[in-house]
Amino acid sequence: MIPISLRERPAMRPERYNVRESEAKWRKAWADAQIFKTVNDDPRPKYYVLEMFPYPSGRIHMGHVRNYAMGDVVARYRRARGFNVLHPMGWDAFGLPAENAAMQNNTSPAEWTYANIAAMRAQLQSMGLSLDWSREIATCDPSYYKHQQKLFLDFLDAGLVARKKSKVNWDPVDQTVLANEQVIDGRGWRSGAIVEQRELTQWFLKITDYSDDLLASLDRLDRWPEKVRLMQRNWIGRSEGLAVRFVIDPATLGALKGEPQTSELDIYTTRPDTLFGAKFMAIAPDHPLAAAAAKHDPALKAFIEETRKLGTSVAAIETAEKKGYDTGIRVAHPFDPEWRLPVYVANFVLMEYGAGAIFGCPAHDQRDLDFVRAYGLGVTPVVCPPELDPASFTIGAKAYDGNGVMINSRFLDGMTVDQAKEEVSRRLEQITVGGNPQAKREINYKLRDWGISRQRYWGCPIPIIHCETCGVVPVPVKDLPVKLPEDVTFDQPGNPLNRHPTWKHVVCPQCGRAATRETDTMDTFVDSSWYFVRFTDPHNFSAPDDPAMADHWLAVDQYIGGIEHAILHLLYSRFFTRAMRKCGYLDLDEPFAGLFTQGMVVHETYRDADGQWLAPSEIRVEGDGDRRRAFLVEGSEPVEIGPTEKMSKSKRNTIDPDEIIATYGADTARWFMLSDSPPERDVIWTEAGVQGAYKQVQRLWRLTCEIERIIGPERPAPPADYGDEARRIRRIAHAALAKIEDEIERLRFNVCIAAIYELANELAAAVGAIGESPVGDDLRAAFAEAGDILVHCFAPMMPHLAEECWEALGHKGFVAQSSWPVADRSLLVSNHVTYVVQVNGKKRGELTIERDADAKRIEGAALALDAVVRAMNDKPARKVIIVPLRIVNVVV
RNA sequence: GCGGGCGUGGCGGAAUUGGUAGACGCGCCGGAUUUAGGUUCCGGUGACGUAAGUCGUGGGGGUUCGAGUCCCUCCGCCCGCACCA
Repeated sequence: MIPISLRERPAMRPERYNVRESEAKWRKAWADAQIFKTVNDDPRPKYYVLEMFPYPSGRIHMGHVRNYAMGDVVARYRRARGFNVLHPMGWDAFGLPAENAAMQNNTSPAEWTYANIAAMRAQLQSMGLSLDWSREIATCDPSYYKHQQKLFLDFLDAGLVARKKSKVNWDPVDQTVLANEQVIDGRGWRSGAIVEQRELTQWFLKITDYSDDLLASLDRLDRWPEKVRLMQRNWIGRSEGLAVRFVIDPATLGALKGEPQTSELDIYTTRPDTLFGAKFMAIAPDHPLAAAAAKHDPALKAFIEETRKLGTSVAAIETAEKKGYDTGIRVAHPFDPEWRLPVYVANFVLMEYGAGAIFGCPAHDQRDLDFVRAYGLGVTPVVCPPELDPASFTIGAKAYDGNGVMINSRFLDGMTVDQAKEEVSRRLEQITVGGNPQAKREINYKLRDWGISRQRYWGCPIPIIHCETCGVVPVPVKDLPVKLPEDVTFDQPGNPLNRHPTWKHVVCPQCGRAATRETDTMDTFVDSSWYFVRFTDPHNFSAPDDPAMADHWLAVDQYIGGIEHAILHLLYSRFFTRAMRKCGYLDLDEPFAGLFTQGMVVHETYRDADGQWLAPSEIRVEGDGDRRRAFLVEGSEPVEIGPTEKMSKSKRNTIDPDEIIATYGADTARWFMLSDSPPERDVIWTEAGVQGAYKQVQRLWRLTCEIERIIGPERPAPPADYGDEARRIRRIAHAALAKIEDEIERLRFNVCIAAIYELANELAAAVGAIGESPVGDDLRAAFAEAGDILVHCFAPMMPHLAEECWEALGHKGFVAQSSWPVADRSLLVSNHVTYVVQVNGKKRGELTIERDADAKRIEGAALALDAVVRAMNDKPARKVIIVPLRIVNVVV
């Protein structure tokens, strides 16, 4: 698989480009010249390109290679286009794996983390990324989290922090609290343990203060993928509706034996117009009324238990039947005191949303319809679709949730849905029950406040002191950072900060009495919610940022990362930006002007006869297509070729970037990661793909050497006149340049690379055509220009090779520092154009004609073409359509 | 269940956004160079057909002078989700 011959015989091919030597040489040259160091007060327009910073797991993977290769193309391209580019790198360095490693290897999380950072930094540096390493930050460093603690205190002052008792998801293995979104299928996202519900006092950031703003601003993020915006929109989940108080018939409350003392059932609805179609009330299994009723009703208690077991997983919910339990409680219809509605506990009503209770209108909600079909509660349609006859309109298996005319609804009859919603809201607002209006218009959000407390050691300490006398006291700013103690042990579960002998014991800054520190640390999403700000002034000792610098560099012009952060990281960062603005740290609303989410790197999977996963290096493949078979590297034991999946350690289908770079070089790895698939889609790692990329490295090098041979030792001055061939070469080069430019700007790297291949193919053919014959100055000049253009075009993807070629073409200095050539688009316009000639929409021929030929001449020439005459078959042309510069269509 | 996306040669994918379908790469076939293999170079490669040509972008229908692209409908695959009242 690995081309051994390349390693063994370089000396026999002296013209071969020595990847390893050259790459190391240029990386050192860039570093020595510090050409990627960004200064803040550069007068050129700024461009901030950022890739999501990695967690320092210890080794980079191919996903990183792809992500950072993309960002580096953008950075190098923008630099060449005259921008002052900020392209920094850092480490998302807090988090659980460091504690697990500490437990297993008896090291400290800090030691483990910093060793990983050193290893990964070296790996990233071997990729030849144009990063400003002088701005490197690690979120676990006190010089970073000190400022995060300051931000927390500022947010506290600004009223953006809340301390609430709340039911939390407790992960019994990790012994920590998880956010709702960190609970997947009822299990912790890291530990996989079944999550329990516990009541704890937690710190929250009030992201819901910005619900509306975070939602509305999405419309302005026009350089974000629509998919991500939609996901955030759904996550925020705004709905306009009506909160309605239903009066409970006291006679039906007897079973509750006076507890709770309630006379009303509050519900929330977005469809008040359907109130006359109501057939039942449904409350969530964990609704207080349900709990109260269950106290005296073992069957109900059992039912609630059963629904709990259902869990929250999508699969379970999908297959679950709509089930309910009649509590015996009855409420009065708001518009008809005689009309009684039964109150059910239902498995499809969520306590967390709205009021945890609804009224069910089966005709116009599928869930409600399914429910009444099971319990025989009847269906009355109240909205009749337009153009259907109300008298005969009935509901079958499907609820109708569209617009229409109100029917069977007393005073609403004849209204539209919107009018009916308004009328019901207006009337109920005016009815008073027990001194309050019966209904209130309400806007609800699914978004909830962000709980940031984590019962962990390896995170940013929350700078708070608990005093028995003074209560919750912020740590004075002068005492920041609250540093993590280094002498901690991980020999037992739970938070080491909590059991540390001295760390948490302090005196209260207010009263001087003995007090204790907050031992919770912050969710690591806090760390990554402002690192892009810190990069603008990374070594500021006294403050999180310099507002002038932050405002100069932000927003990030191009942010690149995985789709898995579509909601949490990006939403939290958007919130943080608003919170920091409120506290005066910057003056902008959106942190990321352009967002790109790249696809994964995937690879085939292999298993042996026992079903054990095998690494790609342990197998060999023979044949192709349907005859493709895999065997163990040694021997003939067959291996099963499994589906192509995301590279993962567990399936052993990973490829180590280190090995690829050592064998083929960084340029090959980068090129391949960009060439084969559209960047937003998954790319399949194949050996053939890497080798193809490697071949291209060598081919571009040879081509450059050939071009250099034609140019000769002296570069000719541009001549006054170019001959036909020289003009042709210039046209090819400039056409390619224009296309490549467009494609890089649209981040369509695979198409861009295809255009580079095309240019190289054309130039190679032109070089071949010349052979050993003498070459005029005009042609030499054209080749010199084309060679420069070629090198510039692939320089963002294969920067090392580009430097070597740039030097071979006789240039001093770095191509990485030279300006992008200007595409002369006027060269692309020739005075002849080629029309495609169709007859009845079918291509029959081509017509090359003067650019300025008029319609009559084009029509005449087109109709005279042999193939056109033949296809017309003596029939007269009924119509001739001419699209200027493109196509002629003859209709017969 | 809801929402979103996708479907193009043997494979990955292009297609100026309604105007030459299959760019470019991989693979495959043939040739040259080479002691041989590999490398490198040249040519060919959607299907059917000797050819003129016919067919062809998941299936069916429609709009249009013209559809991979727009509309309707069906099928298949992928992703997201919180039954959101």
